[in-house]
Amino acid sequence: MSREFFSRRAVELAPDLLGKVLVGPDGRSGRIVEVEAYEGTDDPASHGHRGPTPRNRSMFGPPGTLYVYRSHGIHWCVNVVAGEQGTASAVLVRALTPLTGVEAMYAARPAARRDRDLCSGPGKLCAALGIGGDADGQDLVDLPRGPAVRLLDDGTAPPRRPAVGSRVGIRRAVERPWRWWVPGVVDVSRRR
DNA sequence: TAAAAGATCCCCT
DNA sequence: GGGGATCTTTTAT
Repeated sequence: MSREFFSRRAVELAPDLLGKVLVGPDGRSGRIVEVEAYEGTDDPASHGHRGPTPRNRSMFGPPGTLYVYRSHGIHWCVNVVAGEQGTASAVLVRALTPLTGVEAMYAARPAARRDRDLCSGPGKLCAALGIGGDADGQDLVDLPRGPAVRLLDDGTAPPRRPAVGSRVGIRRAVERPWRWWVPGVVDVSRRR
């Protein structure tokens, strides 16, 4: 993936990430089927809207950087940084359909009973792929040596008309329709 | 130094 | 459909 691919607003990058393949450091992978955009300092729901802190500094890095944060003290969530450096815009990856390493995913997620439970949430998919805090700040364009998170384009096009709705689990700027997903794949019945 | 909230998940009824 | 687990980060005092 080129730097240019990530160098645009999060609301433009986000729907284009649908269909891409996210690969964890141990090779387990899944296809992205749900994303949310966070527009940095202009977005009161974004971690970056008040400016840089030790936790969110990766959001302010160059496009194509990973921003991995801990949620509720227990889960990891992964974002792909968009925009220009310093804008703190990013796309949260919310759900995948498992592709490879499914057996290892079950080992990493004992609570999952079916394949669709493995990666059907931002915390779940990080556990399933083995993405944690050590991936925070990693570049997806110039990959580091050794184990790394990767983002692949296997030729699958994003849906022509993805489903659109409001973001999940936020208190502010709830009305912005900045969540996109592949219709019919993700269970959105329990989401506002 | 303290307090509260949080881009969640899972189990229970 | 509801609530508890669990703890880091941030912000206020």
